[in-house]
Amino acid sequence: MRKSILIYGISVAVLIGIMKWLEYRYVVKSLPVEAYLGLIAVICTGLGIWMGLKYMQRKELTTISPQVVPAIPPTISYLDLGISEREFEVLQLMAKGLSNQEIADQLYISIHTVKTHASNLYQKLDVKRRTQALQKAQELQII
Amino acid sequence: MRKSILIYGISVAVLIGIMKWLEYRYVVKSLPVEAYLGLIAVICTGLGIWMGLKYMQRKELTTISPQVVPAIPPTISYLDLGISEREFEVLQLMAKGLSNQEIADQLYISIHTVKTHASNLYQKLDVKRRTQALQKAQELQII
DNA sequence: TAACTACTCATCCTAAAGGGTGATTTTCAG
DNA sequence: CTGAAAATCACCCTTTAGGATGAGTAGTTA
Repeated sequence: MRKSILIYGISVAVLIGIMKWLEYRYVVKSLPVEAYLGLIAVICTGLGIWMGLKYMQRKELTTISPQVVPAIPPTISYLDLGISEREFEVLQLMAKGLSNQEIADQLYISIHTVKTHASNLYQKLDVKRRTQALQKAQELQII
Repeated sequence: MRKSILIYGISVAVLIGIMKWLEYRYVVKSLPVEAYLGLIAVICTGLGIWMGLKYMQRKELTTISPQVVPAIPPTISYLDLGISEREFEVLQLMAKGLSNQEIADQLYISIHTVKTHASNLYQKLDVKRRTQALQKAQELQII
């Protein structure tokens, strides 16, 4: 969170710098002020979209809560294997046949993170490949 | 999607209106230009956040739930899909999590042949990846 | 506050998978 | 016997997956 504030502050600072520079340009070249306002608008809109997705979107995730487990079958949970929630999400998307990039897009994280989750997943499932992980997960009835 | 574009267009229009109004205020009252730019920045940032949350929400998964599947299992054969015997063998070994090389060793053929079978398999299953093929094969209950 | 866990992102490198094309041999039905 | 389908193998190229490693952030708990 501290970093978020820092980044936002820096962004604003940069923005002010740009504004000052634009003001100078305005005085010198007398371009229409709408151009600068429009530029600011575009930049801030993009920044807002980025911030919104980055720091607010996570709260609205419909996370698959571990409490909602099947009632009757007392099969083991993914938690019993030390698999975290996020890793389990990745596993579920893997089972749908998605590539790492597609999983990344789906979860709004980078492909690097997906790979990290996948690697941890393979270790915890004691497998070496994606298809093995899926086979084992089905065998363990955790998906 | 059309609605998104429409709303975005309206937003931009409103924004331009605000800008014009601000320009007028600027001329009349001669307040520092930074104030208006800052206001634009704030407004656009908020708009961006709203847009980001509203229209770039996490994509909903097109879950192929087993409940939707007909109650009476269709139980089609792999032959109905034009999948040959050898291709089906490869598919079964894929489902076990074997790599192409391991499948080749298992069937006493070269890895090139396995890849060929795999490619034909993907075409006949109308998929693009190994994991997709496995998902679809399970969905069709042919493995 | 310190420790711990989960999550995130990154780079470098290797291995595996996949697309496209072409070719030869086997098998089998017409 | 002949043509079609199946099976086999190969090469080139691009994309994807995976391993190893390092690092930063957020939240929780001792």
